[in-house]
Amino acid sequence: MSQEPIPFNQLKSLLHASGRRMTPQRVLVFNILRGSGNHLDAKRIWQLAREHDRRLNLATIYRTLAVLKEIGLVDQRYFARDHKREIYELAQKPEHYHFTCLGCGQVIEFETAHILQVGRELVEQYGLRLTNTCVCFEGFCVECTDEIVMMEGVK
Amino acid sequence: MSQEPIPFNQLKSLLHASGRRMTPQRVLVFNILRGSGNHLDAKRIWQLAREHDRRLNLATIYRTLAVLKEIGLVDQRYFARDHKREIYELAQKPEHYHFTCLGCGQVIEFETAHILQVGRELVEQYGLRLTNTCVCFEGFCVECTDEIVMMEGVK
DNA sequence: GGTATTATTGCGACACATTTGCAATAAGGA
DNA sequence: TCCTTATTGCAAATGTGTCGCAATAATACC
Ligand SMILES: [Mn+2]
Ligand SMILES: [Mn+2]
Ligand SMILES: [Zn+2]
Ligand SMILES: [Zn+2]
Repeated sequence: MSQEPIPFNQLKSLLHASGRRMTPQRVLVFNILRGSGNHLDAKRIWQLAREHDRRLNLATIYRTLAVLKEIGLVDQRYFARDHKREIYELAQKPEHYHFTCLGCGQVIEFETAHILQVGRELVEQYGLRLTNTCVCFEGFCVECTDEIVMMEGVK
Repeated sequence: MSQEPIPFNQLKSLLHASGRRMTPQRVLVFNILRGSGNHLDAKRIWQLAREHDRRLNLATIYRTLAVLKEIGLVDQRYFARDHKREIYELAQKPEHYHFTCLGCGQVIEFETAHILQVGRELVEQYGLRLTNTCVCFEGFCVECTDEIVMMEGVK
């Protein structure tokens, strides 16, 4: 009778199906990703998680994220700003890409068919098998561009 | 009488034009990038450079690469394999993108107009100003795919 | 060419995200 | 409930890139 799949059970079955165990830590991290909407790094997830479990260790966050990624519930990405930090988000949305504003830090998500098209061409022309694609843009959003223009004018 | 521009003088003038000095270290790093063809990380450049100057420090490599990037002679990229390592290459080729094989490690360069098209759409639709784009693909090349298929067959 | 100015270097220490070894803990199947 | 072993917490380790600073050396100027 339930209209939508219950992600909690989905988590459980995916874990068990891969010989893993369902732990409070994993449920917690998964729920944080589900609730918080968007784009968190490991440390931020850790901060949020510690509000529920003071004891939870950052290493566990990393290991949990790796598991959630492996069973396909979570996507790990790199954003433009600094490519040295891993960003995580729930793997539920349709294929999309990201732009990061260097001024205000906001991330804009967008869809486009062009990237998939590039992949298709790679497969055709080189016979490659793609397993992962990283695409990200950075620059300045409208507001931040305006702000910069204004400050230039003041000078 | 010389048919092609001499990059050495180009380096010198670009450095001086930006109030910088031409040092043996900078020439060395630039020449390594020119000679070695392709896609080196800082440590690799350092190893190659130390064959000419035992004393050269890794920090100098990083600082030099930052300078060469700033004056537009070198591009810094991130490749798929591990996205935390900065990769450098001469900024002479036409706009191109990269695929990394997870099997043999080879990097395949390719051109496509689709990425620029995505940028154009972003500018139009959101009024964004782009300053940087990171695009990279990973997967398996034909040879490595075949090899994997064979090993599967053996099992 | 000699000299003064100051950009650049070498070096060690630092920063920071992520990983790893290991003993203690706790899922979950029997 | 008990047993096996996956998982955790903790501390230490990695790995890449950065920084401060005193010593060095490239350049502008004479
Ligand atoms: Mn997203
Ligand atoms: Mn290239
Ligand atoms: Zn902005
Ligand atoms: Zn290959």
